[in-house]
Amino acid sequence: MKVIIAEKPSVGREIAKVFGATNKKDGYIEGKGYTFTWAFGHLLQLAAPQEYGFYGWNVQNLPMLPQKFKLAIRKVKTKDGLVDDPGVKKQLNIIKTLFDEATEIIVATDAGREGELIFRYIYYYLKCKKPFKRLWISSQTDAAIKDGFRNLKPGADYDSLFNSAHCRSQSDWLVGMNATQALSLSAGTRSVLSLGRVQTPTLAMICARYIEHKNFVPQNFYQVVIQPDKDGQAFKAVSVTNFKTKEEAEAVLQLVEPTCTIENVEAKPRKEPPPLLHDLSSLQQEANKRKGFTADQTLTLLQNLYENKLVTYPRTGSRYIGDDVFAGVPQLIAGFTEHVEFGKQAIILTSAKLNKRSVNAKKVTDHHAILPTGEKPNHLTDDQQAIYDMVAGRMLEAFHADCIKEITKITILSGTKFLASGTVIQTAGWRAVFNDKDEEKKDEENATLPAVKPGEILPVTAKDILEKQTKPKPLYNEASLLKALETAGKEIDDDELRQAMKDSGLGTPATRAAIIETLLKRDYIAREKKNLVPTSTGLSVYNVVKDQRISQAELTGAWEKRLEEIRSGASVSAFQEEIKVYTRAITQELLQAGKGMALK
DNA sequence: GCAAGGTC
Repeated sequence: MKVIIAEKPSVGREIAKVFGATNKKDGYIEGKGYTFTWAFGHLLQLAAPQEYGFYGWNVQNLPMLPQKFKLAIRKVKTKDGLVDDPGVKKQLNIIKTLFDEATEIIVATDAGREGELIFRYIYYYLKCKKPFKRLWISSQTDAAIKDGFRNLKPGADYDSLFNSAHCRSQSDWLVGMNATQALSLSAGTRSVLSLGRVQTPTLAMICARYIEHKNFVPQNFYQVVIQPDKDGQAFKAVSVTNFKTKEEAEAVLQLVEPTCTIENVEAKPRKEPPPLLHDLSSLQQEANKRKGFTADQTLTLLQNLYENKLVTYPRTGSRYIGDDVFAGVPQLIAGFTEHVEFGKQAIILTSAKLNKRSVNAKKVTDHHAILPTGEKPNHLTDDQQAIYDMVAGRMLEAFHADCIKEITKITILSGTKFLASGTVIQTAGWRAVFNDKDEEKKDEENATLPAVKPGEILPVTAKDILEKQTKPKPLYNEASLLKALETAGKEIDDDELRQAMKDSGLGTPATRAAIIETLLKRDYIAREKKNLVPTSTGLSVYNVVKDQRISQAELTGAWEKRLEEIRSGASVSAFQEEIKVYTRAITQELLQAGKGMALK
């Protein structure tokens, strides 16, 4: 019997379906001489410190450097503390029974570093010795699965990938556990002051932005505004020059004449392509902007829709689909012609040529962009419906035509030079789906401008001075923080480190919401209206670590670079030794630094 | 009491 193991039930069932296996059992499916089973993500984790004899939180134990790491069943919090997750334990037993009967295992966990780790941790924990082969596919359509099974790889081909994954896991444990205990113990607080490769740079970003925002000194500046009139249609034009003082602006205001002369008219059409399909992060950002949902709420709602088979896999980092999935899009769109809000646009799209901007198989990673499945939803809560509509609406937008705008700029002379600008949407294209108002318009932006010609002279019907202030960068909110985590590392000076991080950023789509929740739980940050601001505890921790590597995105860049080298065959022990050295150093440093912390 | 990673 061959056993196929997937990362999660949805994939296991999908593969079983392709094989035509239908005999559903508890935790697996049988048929056609195969058995299909699955994990629930990571079933196993590196064991807690006490499993290596490091009892309590004690300076004597630091740094904790286990000789050999152990694996433990994933834990769940109960009133009696942490216990083995019963669902995980059960599934692990099912997998063990199946592996014991197997002649061969086929590894069908997600095609990536963590997918490899999920399987290997199970395999080694169960002390399994059966031969295994690897299914390596980047799309879960029938054709891709069949093709993948015709091209199964030897399991050992992915040993180096496992090595890099194992190093990632151990390194996070070593640095995170030791740094956390070192700081908590030296600060002498009863509470946990956690630190980690991802959470600490995230905290640092929030704190740095907050401090910059608070210390920002706004500068006043002044502009002169006039209102020319063309046959009864008045519009606004603003001085090209900004003035530092009100006096300068007033002097120029005096120069404005009763009439003005049109100097130049420039009208340019601009094509605005539709947005890409949603990945998890972009959807979390949009839901935060539109509905004020937190990243965590959006993920929960989306997971719920996914479990009800209404949307495709949610924790994706890709905003593209392959041609195979695209083939099913017209039918999906046709399913929305009755939709209250955007049925009309769905009807338009059924007879239009679809925009293929979001279609690119090369940019599909483990999972493709989020789409509705075509199943009809019923009895959704308002919040679920809102998220579902964002997924469906985005699909309609993404395959819609460009929005065509005309951008007009008129330069005008009257004592000084003025500029009037206006934007007119000529063809709404994808913008018709949600019909949202444009991003906040400046007061002096004109909706439409009258037709004028160079040389034309118009009366000036009003003039005034605008008093303005330079603005600081806004505080982070969940949407802008998620974006910043995604793009973290883009500004690293070192070319190689920047390159190593370019496709990842900080954290992963699946973990970013949890990282924000951790910072909230530690009382490092708080929600203030829609913003995320540091607490006094958060600022104190930031002050201790801000100049250390653990608070910089570069640390992830450096690790990613070394992990990639390991994946292509470099020495594992050399990196492990570096991590030990670093762990010793940061532990020592924090044992000292925490003493000076000013905590209430 | 602690990391980051995956998922129900």
